Amino acid sequence: MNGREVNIVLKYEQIANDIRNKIVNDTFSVNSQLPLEKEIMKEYNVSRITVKKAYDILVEEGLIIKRRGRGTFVKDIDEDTALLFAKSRQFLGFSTNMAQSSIETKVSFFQVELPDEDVQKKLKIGPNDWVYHFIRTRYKDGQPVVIEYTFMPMELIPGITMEVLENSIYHYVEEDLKLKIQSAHRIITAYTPNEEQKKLLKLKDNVPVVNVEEITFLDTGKPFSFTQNVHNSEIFQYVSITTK
Amino acid sequence: MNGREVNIVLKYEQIANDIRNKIVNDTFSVNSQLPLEKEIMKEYNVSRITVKKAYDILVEEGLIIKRRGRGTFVKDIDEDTALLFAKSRQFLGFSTNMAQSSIETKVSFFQVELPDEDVQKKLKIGPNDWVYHFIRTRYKDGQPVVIEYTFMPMELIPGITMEVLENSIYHYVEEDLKLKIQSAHRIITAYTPNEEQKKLLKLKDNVPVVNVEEITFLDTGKPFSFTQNVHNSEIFQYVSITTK
DNA sequence: TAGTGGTCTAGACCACCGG
DNA sequence: CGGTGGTCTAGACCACTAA
Repeated sequence: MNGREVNIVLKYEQIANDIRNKIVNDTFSVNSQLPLEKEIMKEYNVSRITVKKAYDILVEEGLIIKRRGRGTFVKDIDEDTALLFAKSRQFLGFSTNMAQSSIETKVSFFQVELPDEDVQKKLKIGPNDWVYHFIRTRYKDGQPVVIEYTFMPMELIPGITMEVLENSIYHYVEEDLKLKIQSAHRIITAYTPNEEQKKLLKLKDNVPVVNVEEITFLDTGKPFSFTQNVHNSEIFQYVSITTK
Repeated sequence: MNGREVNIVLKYEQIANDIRNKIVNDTFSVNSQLPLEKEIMKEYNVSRITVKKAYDILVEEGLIIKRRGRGTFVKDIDEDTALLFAKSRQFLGFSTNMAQSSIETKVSFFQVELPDEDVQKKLKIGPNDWVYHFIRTRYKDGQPVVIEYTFMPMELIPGITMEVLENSIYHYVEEDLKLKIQSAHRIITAYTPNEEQKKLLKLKDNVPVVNVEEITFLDTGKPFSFTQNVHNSEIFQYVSITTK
């Protein structure tokens, strides 16, 4: 047996999942040394490069560090923080991300229009390419959390309806249109909300908003969504890890 | 000849650099197909996995996309944006990051103290482990840009002086102490500045600040710095890429 | 069906670390 | 010096795409 991907779960994913669980469960505790690559090779009966790839995933997630000549170790952070950051690596839609709690969506604006210059530039389309333009407010447990101002090219993502908007666009794009979402570019800024935003998000006086500008790409390399996500800064944080 | 790392520049880095340059220079233009892995193998006389690793770097940087069964393509974004995001992947100190312009640093507070509970938790130290505590304001072209409130464990990073603070701590840690900085965990939030911050950053009324809380780790896995970076939101943006 | 990138193996030399 | 992870090779089978 040589070929891979026979199982849906890849070997390096399986190993990474196992070890991530053991770190979160404290089976491998903070600062402790993890099994050598050689040991994992034997335990899972895989080659060394496969072990390396599994460990590299956890390095990217900020959970572990590797030192040449020494070994691999659990990073010195508490489990809560570890989990927070590990989760942040996962690429999820905004509704999917909060699976547990009750999520509601109100669509306050929805039309098809021609794009202005900024939208043309961000979505890489021409002035005569129609776009959906819609505004949604998301509620978690009855409280407004974020306003989303979105543009999507009609040609690339046809068939958007109110029903789609009230549920998950990501689900529609991936499951119904069978397209693959590949990456997102984000620019985070902050500013004072205008009156409408203040009202929609039920903000107290002097509470700013965090603006997450997001361009989302399909696996074709084409941008399919340009969104300004305006968050209540009192209940929002953006989490990020950088590795050298 | 088989071994690697003989040259300081690794093969996959060299290939990634070449191709990145050609994308930025428009030799490989937006949406165009890049050479097949097979072709790069011949051109550079390397194995396929090495080519794959080089291309994967550019995928992480958000510059290109790969499609099984099709090939590898330049992402459909303008060169300016591409460069902005590619740069954001690079791990640099804040002074290093703005190499071109004139950077000034004013140290307004500097003492050694015992850490409170939050600092203990973030730096993973005990209540009796002394820490440096200092506050710096950074100026770019004469304008205040960011206030940094930093705690560093004395035991890990000895010998901090005013002179070090007025220059680059990163440089001191890496070049003088010969320690290696490996990763940073960041949490981005926003809020209304207090009077002192407003004054230090010369903020107009109703301009919020962006707070980047940053814990920086050595290659030993130990946190060596806990900083709150308070930015003027009118001139600051945080850039981030997520890949599935 | 031909050709792409994705995963995986077995084996090699290397740089770095500690005793 | 022995042992670690880092890089790299040559070769294999696989899933997916397009014609």
